[in-house]
Amino acid sequence: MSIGNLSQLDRALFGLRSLVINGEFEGGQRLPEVAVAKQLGTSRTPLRQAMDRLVAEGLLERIETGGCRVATFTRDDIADAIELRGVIEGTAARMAAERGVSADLLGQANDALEGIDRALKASDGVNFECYVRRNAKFHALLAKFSGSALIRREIERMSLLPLASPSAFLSEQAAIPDFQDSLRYAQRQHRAILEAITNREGARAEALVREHARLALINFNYLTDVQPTLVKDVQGLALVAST
Amino acid sequence: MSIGNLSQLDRALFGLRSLVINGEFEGGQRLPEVAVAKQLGTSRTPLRQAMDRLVAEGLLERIETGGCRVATFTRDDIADAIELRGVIEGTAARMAAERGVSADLLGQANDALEGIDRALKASDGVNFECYVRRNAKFHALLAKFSGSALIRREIERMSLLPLASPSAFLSEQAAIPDFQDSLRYAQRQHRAILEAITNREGARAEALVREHARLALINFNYLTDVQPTLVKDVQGLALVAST
DNA sequence: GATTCAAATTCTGTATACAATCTAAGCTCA
DNA sequence: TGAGCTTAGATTGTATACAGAATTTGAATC
Repeated sequence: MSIGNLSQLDRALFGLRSLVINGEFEGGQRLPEVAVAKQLGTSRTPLRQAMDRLVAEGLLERIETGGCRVATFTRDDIADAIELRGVIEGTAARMAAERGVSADLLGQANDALEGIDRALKASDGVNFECYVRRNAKFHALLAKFSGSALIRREIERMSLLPLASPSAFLSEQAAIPDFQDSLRYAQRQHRAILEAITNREGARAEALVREHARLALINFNYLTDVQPTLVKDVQGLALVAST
Repeated sequence: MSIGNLSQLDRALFGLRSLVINGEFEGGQRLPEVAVAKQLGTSRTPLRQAMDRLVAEGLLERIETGGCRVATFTRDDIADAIELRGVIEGTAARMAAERGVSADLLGQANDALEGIDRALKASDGVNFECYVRRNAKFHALLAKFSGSALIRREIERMSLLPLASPSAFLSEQAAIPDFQDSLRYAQRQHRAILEAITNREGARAEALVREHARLALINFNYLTDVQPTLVKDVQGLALVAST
């Protein structure tokens, strides 16, 4: 069932997702199952399962007459995906404030934020890799705070969409001073979010998280409009219609 | 590929979903693929695809050691699902208000609401079947109003969850006077929602839709607490832990 | 040169065979 | 009697064969 502790399905899933996100296929063209299966070193059965999953994720779309093609996204699609991720994360934050969060979990979130503080004060500018890791940790905790497995699952789901995850645009802009300012602003929002949850201020927590998510959209626009040379390095951006 | 214009996958999907929702399987027990495939009159291949989809929908869950089991839901799960559906529908309404909706679409929504008015004023109490159809139409239009395919898809997705759809509890309580009052209240909310969207009042539209969704939770509680004799007729309720 | 039709090829949807894994029953031993 | 091991049966994950549908190619006609 497994090669190197990884099922054929997982190999096909990771492999195909990576190929799609990196723009290895022409947008709009059908993915031929036999050829792709051979390319991934597996058979059609697990590949088709993987395709089904990527269709559910929104990365592929079904063709009426059979098979799948790579989905393409407009800038509006990206904006809506980010907005919706913010809305659901915001709901998690509101629920956390309304229902209360254990001191232990709040402590873990605080630890993550202190880690981000340290990353921001590194001697050589910003410790980027550390920032991304702690940021992901904080957002994962936020989802957990809701106390709802359903909410957590849906946030994870939204974050799978290309360019909608909290870390989508954090990898490529490290050296840009404007962007380091943006990170400091994001961290102040993190602090405010945690304070609102701690104080049981549901509406404030929700509004803050929504606004926080919109940073991703700002980064997206900055990247495409001001720094188009970096665009080719961002995973998933190949799927966005170039208009 | 098809029998009666329906693929084997569709047959397996509809058949299995129906079996699960009607509580034909013990919760927590593994679904044996061969037996279920035979029961549905298809082979394992399309059945496994159907199972994958139902896992994505949340109706089934994977077992670590292989296979799937029927998911079980707590009352809190149902409440969270309804709340999240309301949140996403609310976002659709807010976006509709912010971005504007064509007169044609607004007219269609108005038609649906007039249909509900007529259903509520039927000579023999309430024309129930008509109410449900128009209600579903109105909610579908609301999703469309957002102008975002992503939002519409996610609303449809949430409405697939058992007991989270706008029509989940509308089928069984027709004869109860209390419940007919609830329908009239819901219709007043429909009117207010449409008015808010027409007036470009985003925050009002969002809040109204969220509150409107919570009617489903009220109906759910009413059904289980006050009218438990009707419980066995509601699709999907077999999946809710009885505690 | 463009268009339409037909044949051939490619491709998907489905069924099934096989092997690796998991489950459970039965047996042994303390 | 109960716990642990062994083996047999059952079940899943994967590969592949096959049939039918879709697409493309090529030829013939206008």
